[in-house]
Amino acid sequence: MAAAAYLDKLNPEQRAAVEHGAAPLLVIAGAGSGKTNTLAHRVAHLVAQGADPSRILLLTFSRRAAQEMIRRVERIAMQAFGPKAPAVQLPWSGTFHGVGARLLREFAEVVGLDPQFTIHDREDSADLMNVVRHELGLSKTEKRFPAKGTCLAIYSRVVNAQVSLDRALGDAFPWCAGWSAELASLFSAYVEAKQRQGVLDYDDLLLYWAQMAGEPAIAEELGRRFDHVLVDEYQDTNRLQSAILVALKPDGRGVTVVGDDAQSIYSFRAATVRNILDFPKSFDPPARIVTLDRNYRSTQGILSAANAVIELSPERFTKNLWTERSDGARPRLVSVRDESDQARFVAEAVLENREAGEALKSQAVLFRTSSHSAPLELELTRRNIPFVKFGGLKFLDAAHVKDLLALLRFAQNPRDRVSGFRTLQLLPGVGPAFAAKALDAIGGAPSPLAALTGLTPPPRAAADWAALAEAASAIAADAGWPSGIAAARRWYEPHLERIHEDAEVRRLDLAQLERIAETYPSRERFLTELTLDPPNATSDESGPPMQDEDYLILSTIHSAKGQEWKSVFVLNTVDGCIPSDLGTGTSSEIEEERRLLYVAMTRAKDALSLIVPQRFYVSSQSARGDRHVYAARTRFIPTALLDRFEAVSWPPPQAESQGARTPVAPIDLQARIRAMWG
DNA sequence: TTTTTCCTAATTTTT
DNA sequence: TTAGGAAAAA
Repeated sequence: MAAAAYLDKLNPEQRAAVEHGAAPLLVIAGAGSGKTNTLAHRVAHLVAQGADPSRILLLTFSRRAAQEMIRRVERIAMQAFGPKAPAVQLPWSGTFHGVGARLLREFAEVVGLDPQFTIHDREDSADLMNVVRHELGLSKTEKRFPAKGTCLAIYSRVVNAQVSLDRALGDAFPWCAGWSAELASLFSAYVEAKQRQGVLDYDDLLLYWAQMAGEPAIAEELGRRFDHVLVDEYQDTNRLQSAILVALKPDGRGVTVVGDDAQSIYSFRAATVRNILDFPKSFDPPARIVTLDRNYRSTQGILSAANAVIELSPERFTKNLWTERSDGARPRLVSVRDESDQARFVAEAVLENREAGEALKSQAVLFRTSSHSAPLELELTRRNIPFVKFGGLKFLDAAHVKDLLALLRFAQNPRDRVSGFRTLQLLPGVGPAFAAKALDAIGGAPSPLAALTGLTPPPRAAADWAALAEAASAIAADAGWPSGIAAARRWYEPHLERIHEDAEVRRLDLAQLERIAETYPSRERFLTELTLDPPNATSDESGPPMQDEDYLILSTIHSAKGQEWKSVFVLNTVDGCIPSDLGTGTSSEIEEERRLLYVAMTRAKDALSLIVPQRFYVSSQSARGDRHVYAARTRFIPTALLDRFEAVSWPPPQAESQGARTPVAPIDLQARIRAMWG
């Protein structure tokens, strides 16, 4: 049929995946095998065949991936329907968490939730966990009770992996196993606190959704609402997410999942590779499997090195990738002296590439841990090379941004104690004790914000108190959306100057936040989506690069998932970083680290450099300390694999001899300077 | 009693 | 860069 010309560029396997009917389908898509493209074609193809785009549920791993998918679907649809056809809208595309939040707001009344519920990010949840922990007296136990973050991680694992507390402790937190009983009561109190305050955390968005979908009456309606459900990155979903999928479509009709078990790197989020492996046989007849193993991204040199790395994994399921791009050099294994040489090497190599016509944007530097890029960031800033960093410290983690958002959230939901607590303590003279008392007092009032005005604050806070109550009420009244954030900013301004030395820089962040806020239709949407999809650019010294400017990409390997660049540099390819010291307990953790390196390597199209610093400074020491350790090349590239790489030393030896100083007798400059005054 | 200040220790990966 | 505890100050 000539009408399907837009499918001509696909290879037979891709085409099979695209044209597959409504029976359940599993696409095993190796790195760079055109996975996104295939999924986008499938969506466009479904629409071309008459599917209603508003009845397609497209679940992606990140919002960024969702946008990319929408863009591609539009482009393909344009090819298929001609430029005059109306653009295809996919209103139900997003992350599991984002879609969950939307459905829960819609069904809030039915399932007994306050539709104004606020969503706590990880930090907020940890704070609330901490409050409960204190209340139960667990902060003063004889032996040290797990810290708030650990408690939350344990709780999260129980929920997401759908296992008992003891099982979760045994699997992932053996050192906390002795606290089982206390943790159980802590979690029960934590759940009560959330419900009292009208607050949901990340896990609740999935948990309530799953529970809701388990109710036959609602399940029926939810299932009927979507003709097709497509899930991307299925290897990184957890048990709770697969339970949701099954609840939506018990017979698997219209379900497509896509993933690659060799790229599963989120088990710390309770993702399990079993989801993708067990998918086919959870239906009768079993789901069809289509495997995409032709790689369109990388050169053969890069690919055979990456294949060799993953091949050493004792547990593998997918086939080796192959490519027709036979050209291209082997990836480089670059030895440098230490981390600062590593930074210099990357900066110079990046500039060299740019001289050769490769835009900064098509180059990326990847690393295991956010902090690994610190020396490089310094070097780039020094050389005025613009960059954007993904992963790690978020814009929203900055204290001043959190302050402003706390007020907005408090205004939206005065029962949200974490936000209220933070907001009230911004006033000089108000500390934890009075803040708690005030929140208790207004909590029971029919109109909590009005009750705020009636309270008698501590004398020092009297003047500021009225202003706060007024600002909160004004924001709650919500006279047209962006006005709320402006009011919040006006209120916060004097506090910003008082609290922070560097108020000027922070003010810019807040202005930026306001600009971001203006792009959302309402306060509630702004707060929800900001929590679920935080902007990752911080406006640090280098300034936020403009959209059309060129900048280098810095990213954690986790955040690099699904992306590709012409040149890729991987920092700290040494034992202790990849695999991380912290994650080398069990063999399954090691295997995940191996996959992580594999993911990093397969991001590269034309050139790949793995950098191996020989020497590492020990991080916890005084600024001028010289304690260091000698690092070994990562265990994932044993000697037997070295022939897949080109070994390089930097700086090159001959350059060093040219630049070497002629030896001179030491000169005592300090004595000379002293002599100037003597 | 409550708040503020100062010191020290510790920092994976993300929705 | 901040989280948390202890001591000082209000």
